Amino acid sequence: MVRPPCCDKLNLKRGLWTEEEDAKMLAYVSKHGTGNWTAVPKKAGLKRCGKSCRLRWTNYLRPDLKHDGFTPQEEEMIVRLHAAIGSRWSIIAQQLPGRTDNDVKNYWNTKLRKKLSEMGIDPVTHKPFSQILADYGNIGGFRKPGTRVGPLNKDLKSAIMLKSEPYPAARQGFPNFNSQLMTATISPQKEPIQDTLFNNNHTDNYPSDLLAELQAIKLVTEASNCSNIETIPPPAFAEASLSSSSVSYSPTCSATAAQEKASLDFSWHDFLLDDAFLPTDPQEQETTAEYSSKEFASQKQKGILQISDTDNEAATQESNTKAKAIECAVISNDFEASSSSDFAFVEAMLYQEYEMLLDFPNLEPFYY
DNA sequence: AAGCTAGACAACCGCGTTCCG
DNA sequence: TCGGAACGCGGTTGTCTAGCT
Repeated sequence: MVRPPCCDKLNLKRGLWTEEEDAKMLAYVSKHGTGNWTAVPKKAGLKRCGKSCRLRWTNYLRPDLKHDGFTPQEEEMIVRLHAAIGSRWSIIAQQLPGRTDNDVKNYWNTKLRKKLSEMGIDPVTHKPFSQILADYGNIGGFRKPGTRVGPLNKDLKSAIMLKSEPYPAARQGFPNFNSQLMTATISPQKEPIQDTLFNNNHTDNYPSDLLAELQAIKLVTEASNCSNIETIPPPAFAEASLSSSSVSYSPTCSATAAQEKASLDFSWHDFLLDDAFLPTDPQEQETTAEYSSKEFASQKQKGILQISDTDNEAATQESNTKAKAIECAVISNDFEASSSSDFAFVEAMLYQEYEMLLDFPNLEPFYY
């Protein structure tokens, strides 16, 4: 492992902090405050680098930090935000007073990720594993009969190893199973994430960059909802990737009666055995994409995508930049053809790997 | 009692961004 | 405008501890 040059040169201490060091840090910060961390260790009489001091302060010593366990509400918040924006831990932590990004990240990695896996949900995409498997098996219609299912992510694999039955935790009374978490993640959401986080009553509470993120999230999630009007997706899973171009949408769409009915009639058992997400009719998919991009452009012109907070020009600009990125993905021909060209590319990749694995049966597929 | 393992969490590392002279 | 220092972030590693064999 390569040590930072500063620590090597100055023979600075590393590793866990002692109580004495903590006391020195606290004494110094309470007297002088934070700022210029490179000067802090010297002034505080610590043989640490500034970076280490800053980390110790922000992650542990800060007086406003909570050191107790996460509440179910906090869990739910983390899951929802992770579904919406991915591993942007600092942004997620901002929504949880007294929690640091490190806290949230550690909690996710040690608890929540496992919990979701055990519930049959891929913690990366927040989709049921069965759907991912179905998607995988149906990409471009590619899969040779009788062949192995190729590379899967680690969480999916471990979940499959655990049990093929859907949501074993929920069905078998998993000891620490949290029903709220289940609701937040997999049930048909009565209150979609974009509504929960983005409505006017709440936006004041979010920093501008998060607002920008949320605006993009709103666009993407609405896109997901609207692109499946014929085959309603049971949960309104928020797409984690903002750069995803595999969605088509109309920003103004709202839940239809058909959607509501479908939600009520929804059965997880059926869903998990079903391949409901995949477009069945290529023409319909194309039409939807075309309509959506036009509709999007129209809405954009009307200024619907602008952030209402006129006091914050920077936020507006940033938001527009991000919204534009989404717009590009939606409007470009590449997007409209995503189902064919992207799949063709993926198909080619998968086939290459398939052939390679045939030639080298002992070779581990990537994704590990 | 000793060794092993997994879980929890603290700390580190590298890299991108921001700030400032 | 540029370059270096400082800062912030996300991923990864290290360490400690409890439970099990």
